[in-house]
Amino acid sequence: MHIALLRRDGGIVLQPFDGEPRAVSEADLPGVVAELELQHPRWVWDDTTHWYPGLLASGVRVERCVDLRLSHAIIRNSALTAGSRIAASSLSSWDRATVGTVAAEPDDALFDFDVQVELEPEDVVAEFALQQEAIAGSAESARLGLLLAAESAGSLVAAEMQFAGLPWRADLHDALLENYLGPRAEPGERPNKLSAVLHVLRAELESPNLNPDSPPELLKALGVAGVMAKSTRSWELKKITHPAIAPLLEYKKLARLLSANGWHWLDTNVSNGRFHPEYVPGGVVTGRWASTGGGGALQLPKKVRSAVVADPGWKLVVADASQLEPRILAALSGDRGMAEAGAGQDLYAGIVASGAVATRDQAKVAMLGAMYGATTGESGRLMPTLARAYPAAIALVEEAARAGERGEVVTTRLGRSSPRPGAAWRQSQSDAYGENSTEEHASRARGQARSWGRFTRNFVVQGSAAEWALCWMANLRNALAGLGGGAWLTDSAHMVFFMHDEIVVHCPTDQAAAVENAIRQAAADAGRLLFGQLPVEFPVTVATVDDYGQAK
DNA sequence: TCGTGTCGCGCC
DNA sequence: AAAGGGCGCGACACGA
Repeated sequence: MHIALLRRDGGIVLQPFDGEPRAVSEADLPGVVAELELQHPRWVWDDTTHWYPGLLASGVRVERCVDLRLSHAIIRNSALTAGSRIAASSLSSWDRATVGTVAAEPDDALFDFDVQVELEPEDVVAEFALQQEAIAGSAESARLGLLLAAESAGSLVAAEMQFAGLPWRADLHDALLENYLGPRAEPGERPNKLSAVLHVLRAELESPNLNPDSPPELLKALGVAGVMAKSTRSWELKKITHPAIAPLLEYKKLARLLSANGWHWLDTNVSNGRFHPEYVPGGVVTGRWASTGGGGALQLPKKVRSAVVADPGWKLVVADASQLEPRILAALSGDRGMAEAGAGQDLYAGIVASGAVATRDQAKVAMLGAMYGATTGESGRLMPTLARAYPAAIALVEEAARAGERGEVVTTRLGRSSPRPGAAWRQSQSDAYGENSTEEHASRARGQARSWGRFTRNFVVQGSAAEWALCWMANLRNALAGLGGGAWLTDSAHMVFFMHDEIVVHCPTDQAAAVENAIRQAAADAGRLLFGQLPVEFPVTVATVDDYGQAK
C-alpha cells in the first residue's frame, strides 16, 4: 500500500493510491500516521526532511517511504534512465536541492530557485508515477529499484540518527581539551598550553609577533629564518629539519583541535548529553552522505571520540567495514585473484601473501593509488605490478578513467551516474584540437582530461561502496526494529552514528551480542543485494565498548 | 562590514 | 610512503 503525504492550502492531505484523499490537521497527523503504520504502508512524500523530524518528535516512526526528491535526482542523471520522461524534462522544483550537480549544462545559467514553487497534491502523485515509469522502462530496473529503496531508507536512518543523537559527555570533552590545551581561555585569547608552544615557535623563528594562523605570514617568517618551504602544509614541513618545525607542528595540531572541536564546538553542538549531527543523504555526487550545520559529523576526529560514552547500562557497538573500497572493486570487476586475496580477514595481507607486493603498507598504497589514479611516487610505481596481479580489477578502474577523459559518464553498480563535465571542460578539450591550438592549450586540456578521469575512476568505486553502505544500514535498521519488538526508537538498540563505512549502535547491554550479529548479517546481506553470489566477502570489524575511543 | 576565494586539515 | 578521489569547516585575505 502506498500513501502520498502532501500539503495543500496550509493543510495536509493523505492520498492513498487506491483510495480517497483525506484531509488531516497538523495536530492529528502523528496519530493518523501511527494508526496507518499498522498496515505497513510506504509513505510517498516530497522530502523526508519535511515530514519525518516532526513525526519523530511526536513519537512516531515509519517503516518505509519514498523520498521523491532524492529519487528524482538519481533518475534525472542516471544513464540507466536516460530515455525516461524525467530525464527529458526541464528543471523543476524536484531538482531544487541538487541543481548544482544535475544541470545538463552545469556552467549555464542556473535555474532560478528563488521562486517558491508550491507543490500541488497531484504533483506528488504525478511525480511518483513518472518515477515508477522510469524504473520500469529501465533495462536495469531491479538494480535501480534497489538503489531508490536504499536511498529512501537512508533518508529515514539519517532523520532517526539526528533525532536520537550521539551520546556525548561534555564533561569528558572539556577535560580532554584542558589536557591538550590548558583551561578554557577568554574569547580571543589562546589557552595557556597553546600560548606556550607559540612562545617557543616565535623564539625559534625570531619573530615575536608572528601569527602562525596566517599561512602567508608564516611562510614569510619561515623564509626569513632560512626555511624554504613552498607551503605550510604539515606533511611538507615534516620533511624539513629546523628547530622551529617541531613547535610549529605542535602548534598546528593544538590550534586545529581548538578551532574545529574546542569549547565553541561543544557549546554549539552538544546539548543534554547528545550531539545531533545533520546528515545530508545523497549530499555528495558519488552518493555518499554529506553533513552540514557546523558539527562536522563526518570529520569527527579520533582524538575526541573518547567523549562519546554509552549511557549507564548501555553499550556502543562500533562496526567498521574492512577495506570496503578495494573489496567493492574486486566485486565490481569480478577479479578472482583479488576476491581470493580478501577471503581472509585482511585484504591487504592477502595481497602480500599472493606475492604481488612485499608489505602490507605497499599493498594499501598501491590499492589506494589504483582507485584514486596516482601516477607518481611509490604508489604510481606499484601500478604495473598491481595490474599484472589483478588484471580485471585494474582494467575496470582504467576503463572508468578513460571514459572520463573522453567526457563520458560512468555508472555505479546500482545505477547512479557521474555528472557530465562542464562547458568549460569541453571547450578546452575542443580548443586543443582547433586550428589555433598551441602546445599550452593541448597541455592544459590533457591535464583537465586526466583530472576528470581520476574523478570518474574513483566515482565507480566510491559510489558503489556508498550503495553497499546504504544497503547495510537499511538492512540493519530493519533488524534493529525487530530486536526492539515495538519499543520506541531510543528505548532499544538504535543507530547513532554513521561515517561512510562505519556504524555505531547505542543499545542496552543485554542487546549487544544480538546487535553484533545483526550488523554482520546486514553486511553479508548487503553484499548479496549488490553482487549476488559472487565470492567476495565483506567482513566487518565489530567492537562492543563503553566509549567510542576504545574502538580501534 | 560583508561576501567570496584560498588554504590547511579533519574524516572516509 | 606520498600528495592520486570525495567532502565541510574555520581562519585569513581581499575586494566591494
